[in-house]
Amino acid sequence: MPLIRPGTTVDSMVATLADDIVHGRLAADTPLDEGAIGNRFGVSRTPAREALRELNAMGLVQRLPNRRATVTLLTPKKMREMFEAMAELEASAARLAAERMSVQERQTLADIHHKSSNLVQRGAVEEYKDYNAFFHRLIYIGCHSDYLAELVTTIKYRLAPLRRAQFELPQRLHHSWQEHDRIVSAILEGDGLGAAEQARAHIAAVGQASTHFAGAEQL
Amino acid sequence: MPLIRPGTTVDSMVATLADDIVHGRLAADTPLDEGAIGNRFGVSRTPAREALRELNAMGLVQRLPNRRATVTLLTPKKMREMFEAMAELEASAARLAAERMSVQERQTLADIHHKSSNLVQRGAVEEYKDYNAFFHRLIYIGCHSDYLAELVTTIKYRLAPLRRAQFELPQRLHHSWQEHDRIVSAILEGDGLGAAEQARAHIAAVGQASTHFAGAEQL
DNA sequence: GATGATTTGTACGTATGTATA
DNA sequence: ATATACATACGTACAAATCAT
Repeated sequence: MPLIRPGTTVDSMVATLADDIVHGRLAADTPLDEGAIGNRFGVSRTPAREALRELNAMGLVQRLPNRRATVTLLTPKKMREMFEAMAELEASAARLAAERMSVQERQTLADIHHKSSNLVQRGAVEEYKDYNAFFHRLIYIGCHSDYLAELVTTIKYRLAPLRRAQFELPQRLHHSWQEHDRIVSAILEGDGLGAAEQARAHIAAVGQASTHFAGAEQL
Repeated sequence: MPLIRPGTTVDSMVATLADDIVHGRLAADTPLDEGAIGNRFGVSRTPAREALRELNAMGLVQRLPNRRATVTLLTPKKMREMFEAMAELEASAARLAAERMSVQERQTLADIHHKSSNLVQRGAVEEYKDYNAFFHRLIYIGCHSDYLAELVTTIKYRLAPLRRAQFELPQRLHHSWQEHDRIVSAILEGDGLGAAEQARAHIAAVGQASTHFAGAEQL
Protein backbone atom coordinates (compact mmCIF):
# COMPACT_ATOMS: atom_id res chain seq x y z
CA MET A 1 0.00 0.00 0.00
CA PRO A 2 1.49 3.30 -1.07
CA LEU A 3 2.02 5.87 1.61
CA ILE A 4 1.41 8.59 -0.92
CA ARG A 5 -2.07 8.34 -2.32
CA PRO A 6 -2.20 7.83 -6.06
CA GLY A 7 -3.08 11.34 -7.21
CA THR A 8 -6.56 11.49 -8.64
CA THR A 9 -7.21 12.06 -12.31
CA VAL A 10 -8.26 15.65 -11.78
CA ASP A 11 -5.18 16.42 -9.71
CA SER A 12 -2.83 15.24 -12.42
CA MET A 13 -4.79 17.12 -15.07
CA VAL A 14 -4.55 20.28 -12.98
CA ALA A 15 -0.82 19.79 -12.50
CA THR A 16 -0.23 19.28 -16.22
CA LEU A 17 -2.42 22.16 -17.36
CA ALA A 18 -1.01 24.53 -14.74
CA ASP A 19 2.47 23.66 -15.93
CA ASP A 20 1.46 24.30 -19.53
CA ILE A 21 0.08 27.70 -18.63
CA VAL A 22 2.96 28.70 -16.40
CA HIS A 23 5.51 27.65 -19.03
CA GLY A 24 3.68 29.53 -21.74
CA ARG A 25 2.75 26.43 -23.75
CA LEU A 26 -0.85 27.53 -23.32
CA ALA A 27 -0.91 31.21 -24.19
CA ALA A 28 -3.06 33.80 -22.43
CA ASP A 29 -6.63 33.96 -23.68
CA THR A 30 -6.49 30.47 -25.20
CA PRO A 31 -10.00 29.00 -24.99
CA LEU A 32 -10.15 25.80 -22.95
CA ASP A 33 -13.00 23.62 -24.12
CA GLU A 34 -14.22 21.09 -21.57
CA GLY A 35 -14.63 18.42 -24.21
CA ALA A 36 -11.25 19.09 -25.76
CA ILE A 37 -9.53 18.96 -22.38
CA GLY A 38 -11.28 15.71 -21.63
CA ASN A 39 -10.16 14.23 -24.94
CA ARG A 40 -6.59 15.30 -24.36
CA PHE A 41 -6.46 13.30 -21.15
CA GLY A 42 -8.67 10.48 -22.34
CA VAL A 43 -11.44 11.17 -19.83
CA SER A 44 -14.96 12.52 -20.00
CA ARG A 45 -16.04 16.11 -19.59
CA THR A 46 -16.78 15.66 -15.90
CA PRO A 47 -13.19 15.56 -14.61
CA ALA A 48 -12.14 18.10 -17.24
CA ARG A 49 -14.74 20.47 -15.91
CA GLU A 50 -13.53 20.01 -12.35
CA ALA A 51 -9.94 20.59 -13.37
CA LEU A 52 -10.95 23.87 -15.01
CA ARG A 53 -12.75 24.94 -11.88
CA GLU A 54 -9.64 24.19 -9.85
CA LEU A 55 -7.42 26.15 -12.24
CA ASN A 56 -9.89 28.99 -12.03
CA ALA A 57 -9.59 29.01 -8.25
CA MET A 58 -5.81 29.21 -8.65
CA GLY A 59 -6.24 32.25 -10.87
CA LEU A 60 -4.68 30.58 -13.90
CA VAL A 61 -7.95 30.23 -15.78
CA GLN A 62 -10.88 32.57 -16.25
CA ARG A 63 -14.38 31.16 -16.07
CA LEU A 64 -17.71 32.85 -16.78
CA PRO A 65 -21.12 31.18 -16.57
CA ASN A 66 -22.11 29.40 -19.76
CA ARG A 67 -18.97 30.55 -21.54
CA ARG A 68 -15.81 28.75 -22.41
CA ALA A 69 -12.96 29.00 -19.94
CA THR A 70 -9.84 30.83 -21.12
CA VAL A 71 -6.26 31.02 -19.92
CA THR A 72 -6.04 34.09 -17.68
CA LEU A 73 -4.58 37.18 -19.30
CA LEU A 74 -2.64 39.28 -16.81
CA THR A 75 -3.07 43.00 -17.35
CA PRO A 76 -0.02 45.24 -16.79
CA LYS A 77 -1.78 46.69 -13.76
CA LYS A 78 -2.35 43.26 -12.26
CA MET A 79 1.25 42.27 -13.02
CA ARG A 80 2.56 45.30 -11.17
CA GLU A 81 0.27 44.66 -8.23
CA MET A 82 1.29 41.03 -8.05
CA PHE A 83 4.98 41.87 -8.11
CA GLU A 84 4.34 44.47 -5.44
CA ALA A 85 2.53 41.96 -3.21
CA MET A 86 5.28 39.44 -3.83
CA ALA A 87 7.86 42.05 -2.82
CA GLU A 88 5.98 42.76 0.39
CA LEU A 89 5.72 39.09 1.29
CA GLU A 90 9.36 38.42 0.45
CA ALA A 91 10.28 41.38 2.61
CA SER A 92 8.24 39.98 5.49
CA ALA A 93 9.80 36.55 5.07
CA ALA A 94 13.30 38.08 5.03
CA ARG A 95 12.58 40.12 8.15
CA LEU A 96 11.30 37.10 10.03
CA ALA A 97 14.19 34.98 8.76
CA ALA A 98 16.65 37.55 10.08
CA GLU A 99 15.00 37.24 13.47
CA ARG A 100 14.36 33.51 13.57
CA MET A 101 16.91 31.57 11.53
CA SER A 102 18.99 29.08 13.48
CA VAL A 103 22.77 29.23 13.38
CA GLN A 104 22.72 26.23 11.09
CA GLU A 105 20.23 27.85 8.73
CA ARG A 106 22.27 31.05 8.54
CA GLN A 107 25.39 29.03 7.83
CA THR A 108 23.74 27.19 4.93
CA LEU A 109 22.39 30.41 3.44
CA ALA A 110 25.80 32.08 3.59
CA ASP A 111 27.43 28.98 2.13
CA ILE A 112 25.29 28.51 -0.95
CA HIS A 113 25.27 32.25 -1.58
CA HIS A 114 29.03 32.53 -1.62
CA LYS A 115 29.45 29.46 -3.76
CA SER A 116 27.06 30.97 -6.31
CA SER A 117 29.40 33.85 -7.17
CA ASN A 118 31.18 31.28 -9.28
CA LEU A 119 28.05 30.85 -11.43
CA VAL A 120 27.82 34.59 -12.01
CA GLN A 121 31.42 34.80 -13.20
CA ARG A 122 30.89 31.88 -15.58
CA GLY A 123 27.60 33.37 -16.78
CA ALA A 124 25.89 30.04 -16.06
CA VAL A 125 22.32 31.27 -16.42
CA GLU A 126 20.51 27.94 -16.09
CA GLU A 127 22.47 26.90 -13.03
CA TYR A 128 21.92 30.32 -11.50
CA LYS A 129 18.17 29.93 -11.91
CA ASP A 130 18.29 26.74 -9.85
CA TYR A 131 20.48 28.33 -7.22
CA ASN A 132 18.17 31.35 -7.13
CA ALA A 133 15.12 29.18 -6.45
CA PHE A 134 17.01 27.43 -3.66
CA PHE A 135 18.21 30.71 -2.16
CA HIS A 136 14.68 32.02 -1.84
CA ARG A 137 13.40 28.72 -0.52
CA LEU A 138 15.96 28.84 2.28
CA ILE A 139 14.56 32.20 3.32
CA TYR A 140 10.98 30.90 3.30
CA ILE A 141 12.05 27.99 5.46
CA GLY A 142 13.99 30.36 7.68
CA CYS A 143 11.00 32.59 8.35
CA HIS A 144 9.39 29.60 10.09
CA SER A 145 5.90 30.26 8.80
CA ASP A 146 4.59 27.63 6.43
CA TYR A 147 1.58 29.76 5.65
CA LEU A 148 3.58 32.85 4.67
CA ALA A 149 5.86 30.64 2.60
CA GLU A 150 2.87 29.15 0.84
CA LEU A 151 1.41 32.57 0.05
CA VAL A 152 4.56 33.91 -1.55
CA THR A 153 5.21 30.65 -3.38
CA THR A 154 1.75 30.75 -4.93
CA ILE A 155 2.24 34.28 -6.23
CA LYS A 156 5.68 33.41 -7.57
CA TYR A 157 4.22 30.45 -9.41
CA ARG A 158 1.65 32.61 -11.14
CA LEU A 159 4.33 35.12 -12.13
CA ALA A 160 6.70 32.42 -13.35
CA PRO A 161 6.00 33.00 -17.07
CA LEU A 162 7.14 36.60 -16.62
CA ARG A 163 10.04 35.98 -14.29
CA ARG A 164 11.50 33.39 -16.62
CA ALA A 165 12.98 35.93 -19.02
CA GLN A 166 14.57 38.27 -16.49
CA PHE A 167 18.05 36.74 -16.61
CA GLU A 168 18.28 37.41 -20.34
CA LEU A 169 18.80 41.07 -19.52
CA PRO A 170 22.50 42.01 -19.63
CA GLN A 171 24.05 42.35 -16.19
CA ARG A 172 20.92 41.00 -14.53
CA LEU A 173 22.79 37.97 -13.17
CA HIS A 174 25.41 40.22 -11.64
CA HIS A 175 22.88 42.62 -10.14
CA SER A 176 20.81 39.75 -8.80
CA TRP A 177 23.82 38.39 -6.95
CA GLN A 178 24.61 41.77 -5.45
CA GLU A 179 21.03 42.13 -4.28
CA HIS A 180 21.21 38.69 -2.70
CA ASP A 181 24.45 39.70 -1.06
CA ARG A 182 22.82 42.64 0.69
CA ILE A 183 19.94 40.42 1.86
CA VAL A 184 22.35 37.81 3.24
CA SER A 185 24.38 40.43 5.08
CA ALA A 186 21.32 41.85 6.77
CA ILE A 187 20.03 38.40 7.74
CA LEU A 188 23.39 37.33 9.16
CA GLU A 189 23.48 40.49 11.24
CA GLY A 190 19.97 39.83 12.49
CA ASP A 191 18.90 43.13 10.95
CA GLY A 192 15.25 42.46 10.23
CA LEU A 193 14.35 45.89 8.88
CA GLY A 194 17.40 45.90 6.63
CA ALA A 195 16.66 42.43 5.32
CA ALA A 196 13.09 43.45 4.56
CA GLU A 197 14.22 46.58 2.73
CA GLN A 198 16.80 44.71 0.66
CA ALA A 199 14.39 41.89 -0.17
CA ARG A 200 11.76 44.41 -1.27
CA ALA A 201 14.29 46.18 -3.47
CA HIS A 202 15.40 42.85 -4.91
CA ILE A 203 11.89 41.82 -5.95
CA ALA A 204 11.20 45.31 -7.31
CA ALA A 205 14.25 44.83 -9.54
CA VAL A 206 13.03 41.39 -10.56
CA GLY A 207 9.70 42.94 -11.43
CA GLN A 208 11.35 45.63 -13.52
CA ALA A 209 13.52 43.12 -15.36
CA SER A 210 10.62 40.71 -15.86
CA THR A 211 7.95 43.10 -17.06
CA HIS A 212 10.51 44.67 -19.37
CA PHE A 213 9.94 41.66 -21.60
CA ALA A 214 6.22 41.38 -21.00
CA GLY A 215 5.36 44.64 -22.71
CA ALA A 216 4.04 46.02 -19.46
CA GLU A 217 4.45 49.73 -18.93
CA GLN A 218 6.76 50.43 -16.04
CA LEU A 219 5.38 52.08 -12.95
CA MET B 1 -30.93 41.57 -20.02
CA PRO B 2 -29.45 41.90 -16.56
CA LEU B 3 -26.09 43.60 -16.30
CA ILE B 4 -25.23 41.34 -13.41
CA ARG B 5 -25.25 37.75 -14.54
CA PRO B 6 -27.50 35.50 -12.52
CA GLY B 7 -24.96 33.58 -10.45
CA THR B 8 -24.89 29.90 -11.20
CA THR B 9 -26.23 27.33 -8.82
CA VAL B 10 -22.74 26.36 -7.68
CA ASP B 11 -21.80 29.96 -6.95
CA SER B 12 -24.75 30.49 -4.66
CA MET B 13 -24.12 27.17 -2.93
CA VAL B 14 -20.52 28.17 -2.34
CA ALA B 15 -21.57 31.53 -0.96
CA THR B 16 -24.10 29.96 1.42
CA LEU B 17 -21.81 27.19 2.62
CA ALA B 18 -18.84 29.53 3.05
CA ASP B 19 -21.03 31.79 5.14
CA ASP B 20 -22.18 28.83 7.24
CA ILE B 21 -18.60 27.80 7.88
CA VAL B 22 -17.30 31.29 8.58
CA HIS B 23 -20.16 32.01 10.96
CA GLY B 24 -19.64 28.74 12.78
CA ARG B 25 -22.99 27.23 11.80
CA LEU B 26 -21.00 24.41 10.26
CA ALA B 27 -18.45 23.42 12.88
CA ALA B 28 -14.90 22.35 12.12
CA ASP B 29 -14.58 18.69 11.12
CA THR B 30 -18.24 18.39 10.17
CA PRO B 31 -18.46 15.85 7.34
CA LEU B 32 -19.93 17.27 4.14
CA ASP B 33 -21.58 14.55 2.17
CA GLU B 34 -21.99 15.31 -1.54
CA GLY B 35 -25.44 13.78 -1.62
CA ALA B 36 -26.56 15.58 1.52
CA ILE B 37 -25.31 18.93 0.23
CA GLY B 38 -27.15 18.32 -3.01
CA ASN B 39 -30.36 17.53 -1.16
CA ARG B 40 -30.06 20.61 0.99
CA PHE B 41 -30.04 22.82 -2.11
CA GLY B 42 -32.41 20.67 -4.10
CA VAL B 43 -29.86 19.77 -6.76
CA SER B 44 -27.98 16.65 -7.76
CA ARG B 45 -24.54 15.58 -6.61
CA THR B 46 -22.79 17.15 -9.59
CA PRO B 47 -23.11 20.81 -8.54
CA ALA B 48 -22.68 19.84 -4.88
CA ARG B 49 -19.40 18.20 -5.73
CA GLU B 50 -18.18 21.26 -7.59
CA ALA B 51 -19.15 23.52 -4.73
CA LEU B 52 -17.11 21.36 -2.36
CA ARG B 53 -14.13 21.56 -4.70
CA GLU B 54 -14.44 25.32 -4.74
CA LEU B 55 -14.65 25.52 -0.95
CA ASN B 56 -11.63 23.27 -0.76
CA ALA B 57 -9.69 25.67 -2.98
CA MET B 58 -10.67 28.49 -0.62
CA GLY B 59 -9.27 26.49 2.28
CA LEU B 60 -12.61 26.26 4.06
CA VAL B 61 -13.07 22.58 3.32
CA GLN B 62 -10.72 19.65 3.41
CA ARG B 63 -10.94 17.07 0.66
CA LEU B 64 -9.09 13.77 0.30
CA PRO B 65 -9.49 11.28 -2.56
CA ASN B 66 -12.40 8.90 -2.08
CA ARG B 67 -13.10 10.35 1.33
CA ARG B 68 -15.82 12.61 2.54
CA ALA B 69 -15.06 16.30 2.61
CA THR B 70 -14.97 17.95 6.03
CA VAL B 71 -15.04 21.51 7.29
CA THR B 72 -11.43 22.56 7.72
CA LEU B 73 -10.13 22.42 11.27
CA LEU B 74 -7.57 25.15 11.94
CA THR B 75 -4.73 24.01 14.16
CA PRO B 76 -3.35 26.51 16.69
CA LYS B 77 -0.13 26.61 14.66
CA LYS B 78 -1.99 27.43 11.48
CA MET B 79 -4.04 30.07 13.29
CA ARG B 80 -0.91 31.77 14.54
CA GLU B 81 0.67 31.67 11.11
CA MET B 82 -2.43 33.07 9.47
CA PHE B 83 -2.66 35.92 11.96
CA GLU B 84 1.01 36.59 11.40
CA ALA B 85 0.60 36.70 7.62
CA MET B 86 -2.43 38.91 8.04
CA ALA B 87 -0.39 41.24 10.25
CA GLU B 88 2.34 41.44 7.63
CA LEU B 89 -0.11 42.21 4.84
CA GLU B 90 -1.96 44.78 6.93
CA ALA B 91 1.39 46.37 7.73
CA SER B 92 2.24 46.54 4.04
CA ALA B 93 -1.14 48.01 3.20
CA ALA B 94 -0.74 50.63 5.94
CA ARG B 95 2.73 51.56 4.75
CA LEU B 96 1.58 51.99 1.17
CA ALA B 97 -1.50 53.87 2.32
CA ALA B 98 0.71 56.30 4.24
CA GLU B 99 2.63 56.92 1.04
CA ARG B 100 -0.21 56.94 -1.46
CA MET B 101 -3.46 58.11 0.09
CA SER B 102 -4.96 61.23 -1.43
CA VAL B 103 -5.80 64.24 0.72
CA GLN B 104 -9.44 63.29 0.45
CA GLU B 105 -8.77 59.71 1.52
CA ARG B 106 -6.74 60.84 4.53
CA GLN B 107 -9.51 63.23 5.49
CA THR B 108 -12.14 60.49 5.37
CA LEU B 109 -10.00 58.14 7.44
CA ALA B 110 -9.37 60.77 10.10
CA ASP B 111 -13.07 61.67 10.14
CA ILE B 112 -14.55 58.25 10.68
CA HIS B 113 -11.85 57.37 13.18
CA HIS B 114 -12.54 60.37 15.37
CA LYS B 115 -16.28 59.89 15.19
CA SER B 116 -15.82 56.31 16.39
CA SER B 117 -14.48 57.34 19.79
CA ASN B 118 -18.11 57.93 20.65
CA LEU B 119 -18.86 54.22 20.08
CA VAL B 120 -16.08 53.23 22.45
CA GLN B 121 -17.39 55.44 25.24
CA ARG B 122 -20.89 54.05 24.78
CA GLY B 123 -19.52 50.51 24.64
CA ALA B 124 -21.47 49.94 21.40
CA VAL B 125 -19.82 46.69 20.42
CA GLU B 126 -21.92 45.85 17.37
CA GLU B 127 -21.59 49.32 15.90
CA TYR B 128 -17.88 49.29 16.58
CA LYS B 129 -17.52 46.05 14.63
CA ASP B 130 -19.06 47.74 11.58
CA TYR B 131 -16.89 50.80 11.99
CA ASN B 132 -13.83 48.58 12.41
CA ALA B 133 -14.51 46.76 9.12
CA PHE B 134 -14.93 50.12 7.37
CA PHE B 135 -11.75 51.52 8.92
CA HIS B 136 -9.66 48.67 7.59
CA ARG B 137 -11.33 48.80 4.21
CA LEU B 138 -10.36 52.45 3.86
CA ILE B 139 -6.74 51.47 4.37
CA TYR B 140 -6.97 48.72 1.76
CA ILE B 141 -8.44 51.19 -0.70
CA GLY B 142 -5.80 53.73 0.27
CA CYS B 143 -2.93 51.39 -0.48
CA HIS B 144 -4.04 51.44 -4.11
CA SER B 145 -3.36 47.81 -4.79
CA ASP B 146 -6.43 45.73 -5.48
CA TYR B 147 -4.40 42.56 -5.38
CA LEU B 148 -2.89 43.23 -1.95
CA ALA B 149 -6.33 44.21 -0.69
CA GLU B 150 -7.76 40.96 -2.01
CA LEU B 151 -5.05 38.88 -0.34
CA VAL B 152 -5.56 40.36 3.09
CA THR B 153 -9.34 40.28 2.74
CA THR B 154 -9.24 36.57 1.93
CA ILE B 155 -7.20 35.76 5.02
CA LYS B 156 -9.43 37.91 7.20
CA TYR B 157 -12.45 36.07 5.89
CA ARG B 158 -11.01 32.73 6.86
CA LEU B 159 -10.14 34.02 10.33
CA ALA B 160 -13.56 35.60 10.80
CA PRO B 161 -14.88 32.83 13.10
CA LEU B 162 -11.99 33.54 15.49
CA ARG B 163 -11.95 37.32 15.19
CA ARG B 164 -15.64 37.53 15.97
CA ALA B 165 -15.19 37.02 19.69
CA GLN B 166 -12.32 39.42 20.27
CA PHE B 167 -14.44 42.38 21.38
CA GLU B 168 -15.92 40.37 24.22
CA LEU B 169 -12.62 40.79 26.07
CA PRO B 170 -12.81 43.59 28.61
CA GLN B 171 -11.06 46.77 27.49
CA ARG B 172 -10.55 45.34 24.00
CA LEU B 173 -12.74 48.04 22.41
CA HIS B 174 -10.72 50.73 24.11
CA HIS B 175 -7.37 49.23 23.17
CA SER B 176 -8.50 48.67 19.59
CA TRP B 177 -9.36 52.34 19.26
CA GLN B 178 -6.00 53.40 20.65
CA GLU B 179 -4.22 51.11 18.22
CA HIS B 180 -6.23 52.60 15.37
CA ASP B 181 -5.32 56.04 16.63
CA ARG B 182 -1.60 55.33 16.31
CA ILE B 183 -2.11 53.93 12.81
CA VAL B 184 -4.07 57.01 11.73
CA SER B 185 -1.45 59.37 13.13
CA ALA B 186 1.34 57.64 11.23
CA ILE B 187 -0.65 57.59 7.99
CA LEU B 188 -1.57 61.27 8.27
CA GLU B 189 2.08 62.12 8.80
CA GLY B 190 3.04 60.05 5.75
CA ASP B 191 5.17 57.89 8.03
CA GLY B 192 5.12 54.58 6.16
CA LEU B 193 7.40 52.64 8.49
CA GLY B 194 5.50 53.85 11.53
CA ALA B 195 2.15 52.96 10.00
CA ALA B 196 3.44 49.48 9.17
CA GLU B 197 4.72 48.96 12.69
CA GLN B 198 1.49 50.13 14.31
CA ALA B 199 -0.65 48.07 11.97
CA ARG B 200 1.43 44.99 12.68
CA ALA B 201 1.11 45.56 16.42
CA HIS B 202 -2.64 46.07 16.03
CA ILE B 203 -3.19 42.77 14.24
CA ALA B 204 -0.91 40.98 16.69
CA ALA B 205 -3.19 42.26 19.47
CA VAL B 206 -6.25 41.15 17.50
CA GLY B 207 -4.66 37.72 17.16
CA GLN B 208 -3.98 37.53 20.88
CA ALA B 209 -7.50 38.58 21.76
CA SER B 210 -9.05 36.26 19.19
CA THR B 211 -7.10 33.09 19.86
CA HIS B 212 -7.65 33.66 23.56
CA PHE B 213 -11.15 32.32 22.95
CA ALA B 214 -10.16 29.65 20.47
CA GLY B 215 -8.20 27.57 22.93
CA ALA B 216 -5.02 28.17 20.99
CA GLU B 217 -1.84 28.36 22.99
CA GLN B 218 -0.25 31.76 22.79
CA LEU B 219 3.04 32.19 21.00
C1' DG C 1 -10.85 -10.40 7.93
C1' DA C 2 -14.87 -10.68 4.85
C1' DT C 3 -19.26 -8.72 3.49
C1' DG C 4 -22.80 -5.37 2.86
C1' DA C 5 -23.87 -0.43 3.00
C1' DT C 6 -22.33 4.06 1.88
C1' DT C 7 -19.82 7.39 -0.72
C1' DT C 8 -16.95 8.90 -4.17
C1' DG C 9 -15.22 9.00 -9.22
C1' DT C 10 -16.45 9.03 -13.87
C1' DA C 11 -19.29 8.51 -18.12
C1' DC C 12 -23.02 10.05 -20.61
C1' DG C 13 -27.61 12.21 -21.80
C1' DT C 14 -30.58 16.18 -21.97
C1' DA C 15 -31.83 20.98 -21.44
C1' DT C 16 -30.42 25.62 -21.69
C1' DG C 17 -27.72 29.33 -22.79
C1' DT C 18 -24.29 31.64 -26.20
C1' DA C 19 -22.33 32.58 -30.47
C1' DT C 20 -22.41 32.70 -35.44
C1' DA C 21 -24.07 32.35 -40.29
C1' DA D 1 -33.51 38.88 -36.86
C1' DT D 2 -33.79 33.78 -37.05
C1' DA D 3 -32.01 29.66 -37.18
C1' DT D 4 -28.27 26.56 -36.59
C1' DA D 5 -24.28 24.96 -34.32
C1' DC D 6 -21.92 24.53 -30.26
C1' DA D 7 -20.59 24.76 -25.23
C1' DT D 8 -22.00 24.61 -20.73
C1' DA D 9 -25.07 23.23 -16.50
C1' DC D 10 -27.13 19.72 -14.39
C1' DG D 11 -29.26 14.97 -13.75
C1' DT D 12 -28.70 10.11 -13.71
C1' DA D 13 -26.28 5.60 -13.88
C1' DC D 14 -22.78 2.54 -12.59
C1' DA D 15 -18.08 1.11 -11.16
C1' DA D 16 -14.61 1.46 -7.68
C1' DA D 17 -13.11 2.76 -3.22
C1' DT D 18 -14.08 3.24 1.69
C1' DC D 19 -16.40 2.38 5.93
C1' DA D 20 -19.00 -0.33 9.32
C1' DT D 21 -20.48 -4.45 11.03
